[in-house]
Amino acid sequence: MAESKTAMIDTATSARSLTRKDGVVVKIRRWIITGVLLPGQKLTELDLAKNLEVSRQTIREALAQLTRESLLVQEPFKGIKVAEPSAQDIMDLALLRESLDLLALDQLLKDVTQDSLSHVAQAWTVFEALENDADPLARHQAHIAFHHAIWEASRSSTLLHVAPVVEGLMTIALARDLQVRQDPKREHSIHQKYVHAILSGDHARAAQAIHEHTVGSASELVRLLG
Amino acid sequence: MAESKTAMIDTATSARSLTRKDGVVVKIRRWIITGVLLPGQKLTELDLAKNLEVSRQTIREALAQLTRESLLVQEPFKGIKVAEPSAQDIMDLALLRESLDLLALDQLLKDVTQDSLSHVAQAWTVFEALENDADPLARHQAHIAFHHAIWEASRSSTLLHVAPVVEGLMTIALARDLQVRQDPKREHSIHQKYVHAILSGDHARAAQAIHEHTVGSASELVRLLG
DNA sequence: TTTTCTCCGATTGTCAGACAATCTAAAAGG
DNA sequence: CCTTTTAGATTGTCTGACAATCGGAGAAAA
Repeated sequence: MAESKTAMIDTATSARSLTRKDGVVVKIRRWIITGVLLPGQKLTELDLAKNLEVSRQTIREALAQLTRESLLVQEPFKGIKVAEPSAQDIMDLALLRESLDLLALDQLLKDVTQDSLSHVAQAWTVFEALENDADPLARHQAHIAFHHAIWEASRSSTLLHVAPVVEGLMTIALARDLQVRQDPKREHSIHQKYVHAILSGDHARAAQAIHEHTVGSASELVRLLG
Repeated sequence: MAESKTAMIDTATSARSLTRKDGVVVKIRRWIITGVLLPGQKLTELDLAKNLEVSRQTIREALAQLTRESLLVQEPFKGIKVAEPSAQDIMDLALLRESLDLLALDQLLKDVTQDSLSHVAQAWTVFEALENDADPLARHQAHIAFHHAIWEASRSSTLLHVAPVVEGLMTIALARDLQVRQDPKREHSIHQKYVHAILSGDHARAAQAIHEHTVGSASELVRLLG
């Protein structure tokens, strides 16, 4: 049934992941992003273990990780289901992201001597390249990666500690957005304004762009869903 | 050797925890706070399983959770060790907390119609009661619980998602502080200013108190350690 | 009929022992 | 002294099992 265990790890994910658990995490996350798994849906360990051809133990570790990332919700002995954020939650997330992006911005503009800005510029070109990709999964990952790059460039270690949770919340919030797709040109313009403001060192304009990008987009999304 | 498995759960922790894994998490966290486990120390699953009298699987799940909380650091196949934050990390954490506390403050003062403020007031009385407790563990937990209560009162769901990570970072940063204990009166005064500013609804004064409490205390701590 | 209670199946939490994959450090060789 | 090999230790994963708990289907009572 299972030819070689090591071989399976390699083929488990497009990007090679070190451990099997990570492969499972990537797959389930992908299912949530692409709408194969919908918010509120219940997951049972045995089913997943059978489908993904991995032991229950490994499934449990993967589910635990996804729960930390707020993609899943768990109640002891009751089970695990895909998170279903409310409109309130989405607006909350926007405010949190605004705070954190502003923090990153402060750090970024603090030492322009570093090559942090070129890091951002490079991330932007990668994002532009994938932004209109046919695969919605690729687009989503590019989006997340772009914002992650900005946090990275800010050289704030704690932001990176918090990143998995925030990115998980973004993922689950935007999963619906992939169906109810909003204007891609507007998306592009917003991000472009953001990057240009950062690169030009204009703090006020960057702050404005951040607000538009987080709170603005979130209320737009809520409007579409409500 | 193990009389009754259910009985062991009850006695595993002072506060009853639903699952065994949670009991282990509490114990290890306690060891880190009290300095039984020092930053950088390596942990092996088999040792812990033997000492805590639970299976390796349970230990692994507990360690995974503590790793998410940034109390531990893991490298695949290499092992797990207690995190050792640098001075830079501690200052970073202070800035992050300042951002998040300001966010909570905004939310708190937005709707004073709610009984959020009484929630804060109550948390404050609890904190004051435990603040001078003989047990350093109790003091630390009271400190964390106090700040958690403020975030709770802000009714921001996302803050609560992020809380475990931030509180983990606080715990590991303050673990040393329990040894290099700084002025408890100063601690009290800072927190008191904070609470009074919140309850009086004075945004500017609260923001000032937050800054003192996070950035101020952090640089003080760094000075003591460096 | 509606309500409450009891029981059973399904699922999660935990255990034990085993093997494969990988890292670490000591021994062997140049 | 430095590289290479090898053996031991530790982590990652599997299989199979049992205990603890939840949820719902009937049975009993009102």
